[in-house]
Amino acid sequence: MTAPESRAERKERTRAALLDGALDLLADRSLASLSLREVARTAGIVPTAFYRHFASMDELGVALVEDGMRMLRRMLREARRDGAARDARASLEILVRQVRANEGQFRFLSRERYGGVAEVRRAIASELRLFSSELSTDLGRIPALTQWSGADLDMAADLIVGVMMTTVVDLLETERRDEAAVVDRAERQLRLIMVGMAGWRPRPTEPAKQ
Amino acid sequence: MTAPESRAERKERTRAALLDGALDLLADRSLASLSLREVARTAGIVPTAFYRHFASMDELGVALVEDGMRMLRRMLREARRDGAARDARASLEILVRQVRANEGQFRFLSRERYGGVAEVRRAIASELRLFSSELSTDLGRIPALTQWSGADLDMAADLIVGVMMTTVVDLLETERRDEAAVVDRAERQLRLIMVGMAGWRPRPTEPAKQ
DNA sequence: AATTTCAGTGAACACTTGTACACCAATGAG
DNA sequence: CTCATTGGTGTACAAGTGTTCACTGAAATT
Repeated sequence: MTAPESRAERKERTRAALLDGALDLLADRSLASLSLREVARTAGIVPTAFYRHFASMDELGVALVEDGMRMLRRMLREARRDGAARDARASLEILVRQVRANEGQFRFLSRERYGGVAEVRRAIASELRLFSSELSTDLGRIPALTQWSGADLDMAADLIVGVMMTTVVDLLETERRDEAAVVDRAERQLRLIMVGMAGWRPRPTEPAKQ
Repeated sequence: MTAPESRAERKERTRAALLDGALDLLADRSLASLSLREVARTAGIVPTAFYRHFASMDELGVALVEDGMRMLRRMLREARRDGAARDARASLEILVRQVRANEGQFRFLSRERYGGVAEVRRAIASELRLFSSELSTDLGRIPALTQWSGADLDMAADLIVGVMMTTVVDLLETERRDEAAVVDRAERQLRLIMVGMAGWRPRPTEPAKQ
């Protein structure tokens, strides 16, 4: 029944148990309020054994961010493969599915994005910036937007990422039953932005800056 | 020199000292990681005296939210008085001034908006919803938008509030010297939204929903 | 002038916390 | 087979935590 695990496999298992346990505890609390002993307890090991895996709780936090970001990148790759970047509804559907499948991770990421440990915050911010700039170049490839300046593309990409992020947060505090309304609102917001982009005059020559 | 304070005045003073001290400590940490004793120490009172003012740290947190929201409402009143709701640049200038004058409070609010204590989160969320709905009715009064449905108005208001919030966060982690770029981007985002609103066809009769 | 009210004190409590240290036992390399 | 490696254990300690309780002294009330 129990497969004979190698030592490395065992270690990886309890490392995963630490991360999973931490994520569970983080469902309704912040990383800063989480104690090493608590995490060790949920993983079923003694406090001092924690150090065999992480030098501190902060380090565990960074590992959690990396896991979460791996997941996000997977999602982005899927969205691109489906060429869904242009279709708001399709992109949102991918987002919703991903959020529902990884509530803990999304909750952790949106919770720690602003509050808490500096290093964790930095890691999340830089990854989101990457997202935004990738979306920006994607936008630049759309025929109607080839005239746009880089700054304008970035600006629009930021706006879109912002809508996605608030949608994630809204989804997390909305029951599955009522999620249609949230998605609907997000879709309309994205469409509004697209309408705005269609009517945007690129590089409006600074009308009499005082 | 020292005015003879009444007992109530004294009490109010140390209450303020507790709130101020807490806000200082919260400059780079989250509410959840703040201890009662620590706050009492910075306010210059003994731990047990804390209970004369708040039943718990959570209660102090809620008081901090109330203070912050008072400040935000003042700002909103000012913005309305100046009739700046329509002019993106003017609204942003008011926002920037307010953020610079109350960095601690804005930092606290944006940090605790998602992370940490449930009751604090709720208080912030409900206040922001209020903001959004007020802006929604303001938008409804604009001649060009009288045809819009309530849902569409809400959606647009949410979008605008979202831009304002991310601008606040960006400002907080940007030095005064570089804040022009942040404001510029925000202004363009708001203008993009307005262009989108101008071209929006209200209640688009569900184009062949598959 | 006598008495009540109450913000602030200080000692004590039962915990929890992070980390150091010596130790075990089984895996895996020689 | 032998022995170093290493994930996990148990004990220990100093420091910090929230909360209790009986108290003080001055301001406010009577």
